[in-house]
Amino acid sequence: MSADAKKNYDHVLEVARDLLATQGADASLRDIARTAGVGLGTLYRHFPSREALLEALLRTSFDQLAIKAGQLDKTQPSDVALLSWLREIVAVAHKYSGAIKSMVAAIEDEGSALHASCVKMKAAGTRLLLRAQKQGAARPDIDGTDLFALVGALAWVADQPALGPRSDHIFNVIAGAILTDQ
Amino acid sequence: MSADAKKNYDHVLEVARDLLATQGADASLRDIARTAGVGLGTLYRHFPSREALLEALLRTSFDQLAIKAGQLDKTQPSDVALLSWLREIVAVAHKYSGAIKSMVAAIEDEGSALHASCVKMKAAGTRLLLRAQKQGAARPDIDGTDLFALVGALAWVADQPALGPRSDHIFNVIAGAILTDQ
DNA sequence: ACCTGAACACCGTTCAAGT
DNA sequence: ACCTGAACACCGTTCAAGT
Repeated sequence: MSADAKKNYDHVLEVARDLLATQGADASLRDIARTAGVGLGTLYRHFPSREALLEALLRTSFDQLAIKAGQLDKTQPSDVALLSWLREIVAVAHKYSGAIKSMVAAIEDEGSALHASCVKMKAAGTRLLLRAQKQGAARPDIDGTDLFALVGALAWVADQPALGPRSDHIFNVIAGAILTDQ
Repeated sequence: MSADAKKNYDHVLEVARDLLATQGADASLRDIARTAGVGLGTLYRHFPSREALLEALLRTSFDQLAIKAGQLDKTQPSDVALLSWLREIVAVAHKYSGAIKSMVAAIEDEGSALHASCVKMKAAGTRLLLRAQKQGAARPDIDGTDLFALVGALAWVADQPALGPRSDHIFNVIAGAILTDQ
């Protein structure tokens, strides 16, 4: 990629981050191209699908979250590690309102540009869940898919303006269902 | 409304029920009018907004559910009543995939055609929750809004094809968080 | 190589014109 | 009264034409 092309790529991504954060993950791609001052074709060549654009935006946060998962796993009690990680992935998903739907769909869609990233996220969560279960800190009858579904549920609640004020409390209720009283 | 107009109204509603159930609550209104064989203006006069159309579709189910709530309240132990009602409202919402978003938004939007229906639903759920809480069957630190948020979360999970297989299990996990062990 | 924007096939919504 | 469908302002997506 030439320096000029890279400049375009970066600028589109910057504008996209802004608009998707402000207007949600279904913001108009036309609008992004327009605001970035590039042709629609340029946006589409750099990001062949909305998922590809989302993936580029989420990659940084996902990578940090993967590292964080490793650190938490080593340094924190298993219940604390699991809850901290849950809180963070819900926040990342909520940053681009509506993105959680694509993330969940990507898990089973190998063709999605988000597939690899989301499978990795899910695996990181599953590891934290497994450790908590081994130590008796988390209920044994849920798996990584269930955990991801609960993340989806929490991110969806956070995305709804009418539920926003209660979403912290809902998080605690569901967190309480994942952890076992010890 | 003339007999001819009523025929149009009913036919549009019938077609809409079919298409929204098949394609989700965001199915094309143009498509509905086209399939029903009426002009777009006719659809819009009978149903001035997508919410109005959804309301007409949901009203029957909502009314039945309100009656059911009353019956359950009188005949069933409070925990059974609450869970049965939860299961049914989640199923009703899931029938028109994506409708739960409008339902949740309508609670705070007095201008929405769905407002009155959804406030009524929420009130019915709150009554069942309150009885369960009085009898110590439900955790005391949640309110009607939290219950509605959890209904939203469950309906959203059920709406996601990738999570569908687990959604019964997720229901049980969250139900377990609402009820107290006795 | 890279970029642009017209073109196509769709939307939701409104409203003049018809019966 | 009631209905129709053109018109408007938007989409997402593709691709010929330009540099």
